[in-house]
Amino acid sequence: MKLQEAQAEFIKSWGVLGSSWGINKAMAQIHALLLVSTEALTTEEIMEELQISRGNVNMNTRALMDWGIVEKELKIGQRKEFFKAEKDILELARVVMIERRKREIEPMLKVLNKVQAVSSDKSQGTKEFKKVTSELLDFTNKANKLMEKFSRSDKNWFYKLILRL
Amino acid sequence: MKLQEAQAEFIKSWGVLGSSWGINKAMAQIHALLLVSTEALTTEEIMEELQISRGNVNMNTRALMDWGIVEKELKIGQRKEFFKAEKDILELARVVMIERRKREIEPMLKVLNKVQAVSSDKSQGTKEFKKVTSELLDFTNKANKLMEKFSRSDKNWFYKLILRL
DNA sequence: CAAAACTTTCAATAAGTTTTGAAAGTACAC
DNA sequence: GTGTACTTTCAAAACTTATTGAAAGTTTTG
Repeated sequence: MKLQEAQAEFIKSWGVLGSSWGINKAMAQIHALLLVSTEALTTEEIMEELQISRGNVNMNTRALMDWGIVEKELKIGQRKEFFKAEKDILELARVVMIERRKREIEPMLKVLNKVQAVSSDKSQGTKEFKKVTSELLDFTNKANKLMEKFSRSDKNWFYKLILRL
Repeated sequence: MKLQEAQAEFIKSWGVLGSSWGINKAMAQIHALLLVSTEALTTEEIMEELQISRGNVNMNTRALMDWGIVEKELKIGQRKEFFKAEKDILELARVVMIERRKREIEPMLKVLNKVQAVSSDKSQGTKEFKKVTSELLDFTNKANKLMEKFSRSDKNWFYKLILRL
């Protein structure tokens, strides 16, 4: 397999995968492209490579920068902005985990905490509701702590954890 | 907060949350409704409660059954089918993890393994590509093992792990 | 300062996804 | 077998989300 093919395959698949976990195709593909390219790329180059519009590149490079996994780079003597991706995979994983925690866990905790305030009568329905939602809250809190720990710990914590299991 | 309100809040929010992690609103809301209801419910009751069509209920109860978190229940003397949700939260988490692993991790491993077959020339591009994709593969393999372990272990493994950290 | 080189915005459009509801299918009761 | 009580399917419609591209904005250069 040639490098060109392998890169194309990787970028294309990253786009599909991205969609399956809530990241749009363009955003995922831009990220994949930057991840495997040696040099930082301009908007023009990304447009050309992925065959997408200027506006699309602009919106999604911004989103990637908001996530903190892509940066702008300026080259002296050139007005164009160049984009490059964070290439340390553990750092990338850390950021993705932080974002997913923000999107998935935090709103869940908010809701579960809120509905704990249901008034305590003796009905079967109330008992059941409290039981289910508080177990869910308990579990979610634990998952949250685990993710927090991962995203705060040093680079090798995760690998050491895996070894221990 | 009254039980009715709390349930409505929970169901509504579950729908929103679901969408943010790739489960459609109806599927998430049906699940939430079954999760907090004492009795198994019929298609009619779900339609009524969530104000959605028969077809929608049918498609999504089926999807939930495919995931293994909702079951059909037949009551003797009644032809209607009743639906009820798995209420053990750890069991639920286990199933969700299995599904996410299937949807998110497995296709990623497939792609990463495939592109490892890039031909080894000495170019900077090839070196870079191999480095990034093999690190990604390594990390993904480890995450995969962790999830597998979680979904195979006994009910308390996760809680014990959290305690140890 | 004005023109050039670029980036950003946003309304319109396209693409993708979910939902509906009527029609077709199935199984039970008599 | 026929009627009835249900479940399932699926094409069309509604809704949601992503993408385009032209116009507006910004910064640099001479």
